[in-house]
Amino acid sequence: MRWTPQRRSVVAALSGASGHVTAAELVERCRDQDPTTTPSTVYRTLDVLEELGLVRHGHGADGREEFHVQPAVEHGHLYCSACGGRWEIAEGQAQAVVAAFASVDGFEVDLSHMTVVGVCGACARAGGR
Amino acid sequence: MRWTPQRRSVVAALSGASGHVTAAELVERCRDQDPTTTPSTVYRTLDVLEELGLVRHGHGADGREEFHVQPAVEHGHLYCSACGGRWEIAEGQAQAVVAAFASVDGFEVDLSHMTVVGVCGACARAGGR
DNA sequence: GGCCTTATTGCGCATAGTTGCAATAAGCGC
DNA sequence: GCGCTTATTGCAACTATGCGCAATAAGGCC
Ligand SMILES: [Mn+2]
Ligand SMILES: [Mn+2]
Ligand SMILES: [Zn+2]
Ligand SMILES: [Zn+2]
Repeated sequence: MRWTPQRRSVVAALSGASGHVTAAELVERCRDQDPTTTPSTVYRTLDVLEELGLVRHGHGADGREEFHVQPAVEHGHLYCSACGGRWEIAEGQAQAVVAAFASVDGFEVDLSHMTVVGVCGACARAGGR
Repeated sequence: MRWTPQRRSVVAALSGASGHVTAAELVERCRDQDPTTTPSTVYRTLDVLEELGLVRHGHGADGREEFHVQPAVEHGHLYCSACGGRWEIAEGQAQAVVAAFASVDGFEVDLSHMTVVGVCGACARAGGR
């Protein structure tokens, strides 16, 4: 495994990003530093970083991959299709969900890769429907 | 709303497809019938069909959209990242999950849009790890 | 410091999906 | 059946992402 300048660049861009970033955004961030950045290299670097466990990815409400540096607690994401809001899935719910799937056939849910879309409480009450 | 030959084509391709199909697959199926099929038209048609409630889409383990003709029971999908297996989420788990989210802030989960990835019981037991 | 192996890069090309816009044609009224 | 309005289509250009392959350069060895 080689520590190349382009990998350094991606790691820097990642740590400089709070929360979640899509690969395309990362390409941009890297380009801000080094305009010669190549997309394929960034995509491939993200793959290795994930194999190394340094980052994890989930999917936005639209299915697009979103990366985030490995956080303290593994967590999934919740998206409101009405207001566009997004939240991390709380420990409590996460446990309930994991348990629900584990109970049936021993299915082990990959929490950090879990994306749940729906309508948040606020929108549900407001929008009626 | 106009009933055009290209929309008829997409609907035909959809009904001829059992289970789930990705938009790209649908484009292929349409082309088998009518080689002049244009991708953008298929994609746009899928959008209107979904607005009409004739189809719904979820996302595969990789985030790609997958369509299926509106089934009797709304359901999400479960994917095993180890063996590639896929299942519909059973009523029981679905209820547990919906309840888990509803309980906290009244979040209303869109079940048919729910994708859960992880390791199935069989793979978990087999692969250890 | 130079050499050598081979992991990585950059590139060109490919696929999936989106969007603006001008040309086309449903379907309604007569 | 004939126009007319305007929903749809086809196309071209574009974004996001992936892949094969030859050229390049990390980093271990002496
Ligand atoms: Mn979706
Ligand atoms: Mn994924
Ligand atoms: Zn909301
Ligand atoms: Zn499995």
